[in-house]
Amino acid sequence: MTSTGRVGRPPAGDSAETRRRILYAARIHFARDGYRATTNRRIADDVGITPGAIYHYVESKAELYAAVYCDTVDSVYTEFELAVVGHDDLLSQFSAVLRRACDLQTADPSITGFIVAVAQETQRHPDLLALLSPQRGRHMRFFTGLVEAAAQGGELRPDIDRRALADLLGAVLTGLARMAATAGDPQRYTAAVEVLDRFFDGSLVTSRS
Amino acid sequence: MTSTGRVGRPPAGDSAETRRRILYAARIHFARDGYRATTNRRIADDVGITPGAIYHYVESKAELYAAVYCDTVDSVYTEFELAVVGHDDLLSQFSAVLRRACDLQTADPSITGFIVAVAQETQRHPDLLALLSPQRGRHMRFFTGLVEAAAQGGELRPDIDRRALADLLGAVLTGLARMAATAGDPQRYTAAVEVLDRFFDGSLVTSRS
Amino acid sequence: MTSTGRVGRPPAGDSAETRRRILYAARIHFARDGYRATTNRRIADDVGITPGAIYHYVESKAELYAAVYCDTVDSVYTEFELAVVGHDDLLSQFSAVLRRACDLQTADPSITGFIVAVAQETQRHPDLLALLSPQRGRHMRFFTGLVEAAAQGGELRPDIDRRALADLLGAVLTGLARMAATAGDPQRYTAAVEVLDRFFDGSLVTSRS
Amino acid sequence: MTSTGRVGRPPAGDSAETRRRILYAARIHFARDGYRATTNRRIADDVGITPGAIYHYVESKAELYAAVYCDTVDSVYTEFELAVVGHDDLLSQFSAVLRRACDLQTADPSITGFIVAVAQETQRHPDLLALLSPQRGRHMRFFTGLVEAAAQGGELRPDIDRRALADLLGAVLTGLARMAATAGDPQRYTAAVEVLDRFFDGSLVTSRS
DNA sequence: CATGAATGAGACTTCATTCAT
DNA sequence: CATGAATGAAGTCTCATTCAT
Repeated sequence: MTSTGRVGRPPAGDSAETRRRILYAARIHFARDGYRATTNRRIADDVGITPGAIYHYVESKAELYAAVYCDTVDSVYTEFELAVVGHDDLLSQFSAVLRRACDLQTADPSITGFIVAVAQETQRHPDLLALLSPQRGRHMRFFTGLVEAAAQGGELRPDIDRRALADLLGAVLTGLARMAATAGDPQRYTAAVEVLDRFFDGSLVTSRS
Repeated sequence: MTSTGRVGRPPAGDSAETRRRILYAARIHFARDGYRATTNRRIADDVGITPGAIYHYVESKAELYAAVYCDTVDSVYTEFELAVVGHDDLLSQFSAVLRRACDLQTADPSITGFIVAVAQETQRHPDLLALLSPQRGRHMRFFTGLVEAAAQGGELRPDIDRRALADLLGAVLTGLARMAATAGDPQRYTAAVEVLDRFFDGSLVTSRS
Repeated sequence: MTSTGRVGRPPAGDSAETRRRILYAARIHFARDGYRATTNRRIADDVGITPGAIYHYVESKAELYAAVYCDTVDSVYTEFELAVVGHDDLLSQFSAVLRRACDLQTADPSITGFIVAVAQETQRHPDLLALLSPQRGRHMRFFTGLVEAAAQGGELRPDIDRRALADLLGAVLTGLARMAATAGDPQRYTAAVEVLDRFFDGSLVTSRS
Repeated sequence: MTSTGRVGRPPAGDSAETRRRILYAARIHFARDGYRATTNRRIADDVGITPGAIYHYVESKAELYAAVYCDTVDSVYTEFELAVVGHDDLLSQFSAVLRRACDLQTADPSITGFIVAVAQETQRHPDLLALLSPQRGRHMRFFTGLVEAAAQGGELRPDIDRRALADLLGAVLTGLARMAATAGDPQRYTAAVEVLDRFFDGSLVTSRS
């Protein structure tokens, strides 16, 4: 179910497992140290192999990054899409997404850590861009999708700049995730999301005339 | 090679001016490419000097980063402090800050780009931490200050987690700035802030029963 | 450039052999040019590799020095300890040591050249000190040992400053080795030792009234 | 009296003094850190000028070394020549030289420290050799002179290798000075010389049959 | 499938030296 | 006479990548 989508029998049952461990270790380091500062050696050390062996599984460091990206983006936005099911207004959908992001953050901080860094890394290392094409834009597509649905459901005033709203939602999610990552404490993400929820339901400020 | 290759003092080297240009070029590269991927050579090329000449102005690359940091943090938060003057509820203060951040972003994207990356860079390169101490925490202090003032003004429900609220505000600002930086289009920052304002004044959604 | 420029593992790289050749080349350069003036490039050129390859065998230039030190000190003082066996008065022991040092000097001038420079190098580059600890002091221990044995054998007047005597013996050995090294002619070491022997047995001066 | 031998009125009384201070600071650093590790900046700092200013007094670092060399060698061997006056056998002359070296060592360790390093430095940096020619060989000439005189006075057995004897005497002096320099304690030089004197007068060992 | 020796490009940094001022 | 900005060469070290084994 969670397979990477490759078909056929894996050579010895070990090869696919090694590949998975490489991607996992890579994500942790990419998320924490960034693309440039992550060395093949450290990834290899985590996996228990030598740096050269990585090249049996990917063709280059950039491709490794791309492979991690595909895996991670796919699972994250799939989670998000599941999270919004059953919520029918935009705010509660967004709130559900934030909450799901909390869970992911708690389960494995490298997931959100990696995702929120992607945009910056691709800007910093343009050679990564080409390799990320298959999944690129999924972030924006997801939030644009939410906003479009809300607009078509008559939820939004018609003069609202819909791309700007999607940008805003994405930025809030990203900002919170980064805050939690740099604070090194997932709890603060959760706490901030709770405050945001109270803002949504009007119980944050004492009165607004 | 790009110059005449002559050695010795150039005709009219204005030291303070050169230092300023180094810090400026450095901020642009640090903001766009990150600490690690920014090379002394590229900064020097921008300024029109050789990499070694940078060491007349700072003692190391890390100290260069620190110098840029001090300059930039100081000017940004001074701007923010000026921006909130005359606004007396938290939301309008926050809105004013976002708007001032828009201006900064438009005037020179490297300012906000640098600031929002600081937290991550210090995590990735812990040796930077020691050099940043003088100004460290100014970000949190600023937002904590706003929230505390609102709390003491009776604006907030007393059971609100104040640190979480400060985190939230900071995260929204950071998230928007990063979005704009990676989009490469300051307009999107402005547009998103406008949407947020409409959310604050209730004119975003058609109705909330 | 000197080679084919190909990359990858060479046909028959014998790791232990390469390490040995690195240490050997390093000793020659350290002995002749000193720690500072010895460059990784020159060592690598001698071995037929590139400077970076040295870092497969040692972690830094300082550690390379330390590795050479351990190897060399160990073999030299082991030789000296063997040389004194069977001689039972201090002078003849010392003479035997000098003669053994002649042999070493003739066989490979870099051995004694390196050893006599160690004390100065560690003074000039204090960061080397920490790395040399395992073997440090072996020089003094050796001569102190000889002197103590002579003292306990009743060979020395009791009012003799034993540390000063050990210093003297060490200084004579060192001075001779250095003289030979800078003269570039091991023969002169041998000749000087012969003169010293004649001094010991009284056949140097015609008479002393 | 102690002038550097330049004739004519010094420009302002200050220039010659500055030059002297440069040479003095240079000797200290050359003696302690070696030629390579001594930087113009450190010398300049000691003198209270900037590195560039050194080039008003010497044409290059190598020439600075040469200038220090001339000054120092001249004064040292002049001292030695004065020291032997009045002693008429080789051993007591040598002993007098050693004692005078003690005094110099105590008065200013950089004097002997510099001298004993010269031979090695010239080997390590052959470009220095050409600049040292005027005074080169004065070391050997001094000891050769002593030995020749002793030989002609009938003091030595005729079959003694006179160059080897001169080498030996020089090596002992050099070895002792270096020992003291690396020990960082001039006292040990003095103590070792005293032991050597006792060896000369036969009061070191209890008996020699 | 994996190792590990090796390369080559490039990073930060140091420093003797030059020269307009 | 002195400063100090700047150069350019060189040094140590890192790292993605290759390839014989």
